[in-house]
Amino acid sequence: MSDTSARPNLASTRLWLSSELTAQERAVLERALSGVRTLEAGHTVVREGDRADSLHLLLDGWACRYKLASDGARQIPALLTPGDFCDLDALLFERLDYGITTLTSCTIAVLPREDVRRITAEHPGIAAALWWLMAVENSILSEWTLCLGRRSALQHLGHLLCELLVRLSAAGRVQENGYKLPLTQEQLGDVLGLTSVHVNRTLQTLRNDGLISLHQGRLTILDWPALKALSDFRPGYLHPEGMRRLSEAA
Amino acid sequence: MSDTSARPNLASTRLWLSSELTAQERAVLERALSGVRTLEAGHTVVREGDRADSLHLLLDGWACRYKLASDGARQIPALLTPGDFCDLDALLFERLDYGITTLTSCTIAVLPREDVRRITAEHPGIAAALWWLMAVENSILSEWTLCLGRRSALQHLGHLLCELLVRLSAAGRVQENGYKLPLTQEQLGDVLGLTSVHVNRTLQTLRNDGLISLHQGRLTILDWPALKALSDFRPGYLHPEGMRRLSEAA
DNA sequence: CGGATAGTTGACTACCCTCAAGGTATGTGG
DNA sequence: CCACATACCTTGAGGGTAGTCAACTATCCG
Repeated sequence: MSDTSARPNLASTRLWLSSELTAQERAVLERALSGVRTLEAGHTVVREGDRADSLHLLLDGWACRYKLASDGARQIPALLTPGDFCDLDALLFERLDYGITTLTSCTIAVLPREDVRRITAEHPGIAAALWWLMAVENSILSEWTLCLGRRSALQHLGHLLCELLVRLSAAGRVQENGYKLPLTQEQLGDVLGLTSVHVNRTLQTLRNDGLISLHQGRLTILDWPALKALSDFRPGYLHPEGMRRLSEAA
Repeated sequence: MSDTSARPNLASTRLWLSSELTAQERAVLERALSGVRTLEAGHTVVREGDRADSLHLLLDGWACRYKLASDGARQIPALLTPGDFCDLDALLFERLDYGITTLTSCTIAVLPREDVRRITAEHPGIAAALWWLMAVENSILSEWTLCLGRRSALQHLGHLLCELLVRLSAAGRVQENGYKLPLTQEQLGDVLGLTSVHVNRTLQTLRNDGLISLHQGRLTILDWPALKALSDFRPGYLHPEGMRRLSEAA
């Protein structure tokens, strides 16, 4: 890992967030960055139970929140892609009940918690944007409970691949109906609540049915309508409509 | 269902929320109530996809958020107990991607969305309280993904019963290590991602092992340490510490 | 070439689902 | 008061999805 004091322009990375803020608000947020860290894959950013004294904003790479059961089993309640805040609730809670780890090499901006609190108090538009992001996380988590509780492994995996296409496309990371998917099958299993063995077999079913291809970390959706239908994927829960109206109201 | 224009004192019901607000802030919220509805069990308050023009605050009874898969399977991503907001994200989204239904007869306060927006803009303490509630929901959902993905039916059911004890105790609804649990086994299954048949068998295991008793809708935890251990229940994710410090900072 | 990590495959197991029937409690109407 | 309906709970038999364990392969990299 390396720490730098460089302060990249947030607008240069495509954040979910940035399109919802005025240039002025973006500038305020940029000034709050206390630094940017570059971390290699597999690095633990925050451990469960750590004191929460800063927010982390993922600028590039993949990361995840994870939770551990006492027998060591791992569940990933959130996949983090470029533009996502890793730990919004650090604004409110003293301690986090989940860990954060990188899945690829990542660049992560660090924002001291007290600075962000001051900024949200002074800039209602920014507060609204952060609140909106938290509500979207909530909505995604609800959909994931439906996938975990009531859908088959095949549907669940397909649903995840659909969701990632939509989310990464908002981050400008989709070309030709495909994207880089740098997760191991074990990590996919930790998202889906499956073992890596079963993820492997389920991926093969999707491949054999001509719905996707996955070679060398690049996933392509070959039959979007069929995959959507199979997975019962309805993207409304991602709230792609944005929040422009909301931040005006605030 | 019946609508009344009565405006009960929020302090008279024990809300998670109320202890975190000043008397003044509570009064502001009470003035925002546009009415209180009394609904019988099994009444749908909000349907998936409905326009969100007001917030609902559950004053008494049990309700839930639910989501439907296209094959009709139902998943309950949130159980709502007295003092819970039913649909906090209605503040932000135009439409809800879940439904709300009552599980028992309920009294529900209705707060017009625009009024709440104005109030949160003028009263940062109230905004902070609502934001905090949403973060707790988020935390509960994350824990539920761990239960759904990585724990056995027995652990999951035990975990839910533990969680309800803690939450209901905060709402003043626990006596002698027990509480009224008015859910059918099918509804429990919709929370746990199980069929009612398997919920039945799992309940019997907990009973036979002397961990709980459940007669006529009253659940008693007979061996709290053992149930906690079995279920890997660690209550930190409910953030019982409250938010007093936070609302002062805001 | 050796070692590590990830992906693949096979045989077997088990947890939970499905389908079906029977039991119990409550309420309603004749 | 009894017959009946309804909703919920309980139990049994059988099956399927996903887990476990283990071996093998592929790829990358030093």
